[in-house]
Amino acid sequence: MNRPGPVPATNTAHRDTDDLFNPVSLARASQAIVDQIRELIQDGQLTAGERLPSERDLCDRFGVSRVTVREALRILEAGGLVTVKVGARGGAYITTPSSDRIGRGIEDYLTMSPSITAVEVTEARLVLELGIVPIVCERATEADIAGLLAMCDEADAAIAAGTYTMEMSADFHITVARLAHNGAIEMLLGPFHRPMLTSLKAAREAAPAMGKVGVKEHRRFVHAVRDRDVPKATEVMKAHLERTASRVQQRSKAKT
Amino acid sequence: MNRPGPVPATNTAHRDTDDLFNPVSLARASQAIVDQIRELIQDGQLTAGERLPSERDLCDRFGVSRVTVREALRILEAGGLVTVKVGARGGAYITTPSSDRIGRGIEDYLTMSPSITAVEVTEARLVLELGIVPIVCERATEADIAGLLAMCDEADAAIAAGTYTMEMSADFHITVARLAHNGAIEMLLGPFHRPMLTSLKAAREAAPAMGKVGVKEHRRFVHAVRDRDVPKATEVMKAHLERTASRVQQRSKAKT
DNA sequence: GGCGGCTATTGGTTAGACCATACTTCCACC
DNA sequence: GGTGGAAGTATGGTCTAACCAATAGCCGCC
Repeated sequence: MNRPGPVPATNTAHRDTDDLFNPVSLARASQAIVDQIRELIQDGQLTAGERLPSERDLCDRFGVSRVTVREALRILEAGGLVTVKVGARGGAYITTPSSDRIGRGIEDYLTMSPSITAVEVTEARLVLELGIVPIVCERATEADIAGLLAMCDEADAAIAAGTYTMEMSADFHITVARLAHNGAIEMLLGPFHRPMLTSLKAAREAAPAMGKVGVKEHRRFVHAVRDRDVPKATEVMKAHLERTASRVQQRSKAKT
Repeated sequence: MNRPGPVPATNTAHRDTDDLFNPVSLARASQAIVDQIRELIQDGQLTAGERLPSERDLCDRFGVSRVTVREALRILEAGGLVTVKVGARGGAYITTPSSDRIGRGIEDYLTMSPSITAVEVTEARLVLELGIVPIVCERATEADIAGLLAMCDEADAAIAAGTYTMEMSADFHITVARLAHNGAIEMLLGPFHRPMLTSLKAAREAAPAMGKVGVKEHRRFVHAVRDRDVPKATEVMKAHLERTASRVQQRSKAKT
């Protein structure tokens, strides 16, 4: 396990005239380490589950102090490329970036970027959720469909009991997305739901009957999927989502 | 500017029997700082462009050492929430997460996650790029369309000169995505192109005529957009993308 | 044979120091 | 009087050396 070499261009050398015009030494040392390890992962020389040398080891190999190594590890950790465990046999373990962590980044962007409006977010969600309908109709297994119907039953029961929440609706949509059996799509769609939730919870107070209609639409959607009826499923989902979208637009208008 | 308070639960107190059963003190101090600052940003108490206190100041306010503060800043920086500048008037400035940085995360996930196959990536891209066609047809301005046509002209010229590259094709698709005038969609679609490029460059060597056909299809797509003909535009784009998709599938089959 | 404590490994944090960088101010020279 | 450069200063980047905290594994005792 002696892959990483000493970090090259960062030693901020005071080199005077000899060895002329060589290293501009721009980056941070920690960033250079991040780049190096990231590349090793991308090249497959470090694979998921593998353990990096201990921090003190890495210091020697890279020729930097522990502080610098630790900053590099924090960056890699923030990017979801490694996870760090303490204690004996602890250390930095290569992990495949989890969709959760990436989702957090996307979510931050959707929520915090002032150039992104709620309407845009809703629109993007619509593109994704409608786009997967044909795929879901094709790939959903009988068990998948049974699962969705079970969720509808639960939702009905919850409505009867007055305990229906927006989270249950979000769960339904997330589950549908999973039925595309496509990790990339699942990852992209996940982050949309939390911002959507916060934006919709208030709306539900204004229209408490909405949950009931929503669940009815959910069930009709599942039936269309069961029948592998792509146009019908698309139509139902579109109406369902656009009802939501119009609500968001109303709210963002009301705020203005 | 005295918003941040001392970081609470992390001082690993050795409290014996008094103050019983209180603080389990789980997290890392740096993570607690990150959470605190992130929350301030989300609440709008810190807004883009604003400058955090200097590292030494933050040490005092949070009651931790500089190393810890710096690790927190690295994490925030990795998440695109702040950027750090050196020199006088330097420091950590709040930034709105850039789509570039988020895109990098998504790209990492698409590239490195072994559970995501090239076929899935292609499929997700197809969903997005087809989904935006109606929006593009609706929103593209005359100037937008003229710009696309200019790109086609350039591409034709490049093909004649033998200098056409896959990057030019990717540029076309990115530009189309921008015409949806929806930042969320643009952010989601961007990261797909680099993995796609690497996957396609080899393919182009196997079929050098592909560029020519591709540009011809691009132009037909632009014409359909100009005519606001959604079905036609969708059909052209679908054929164009599926030709690409089949190529990726061939390649991933060939590898197996 | 099982259980509890000891020990070694490893990350987490601290303190203080020094260097590199970039903005500011001011002075000297033209 | 204006302009260019030099000194000053604030701030991030890095290093060193040390100690604390958590954990896995071993060893000895019962």
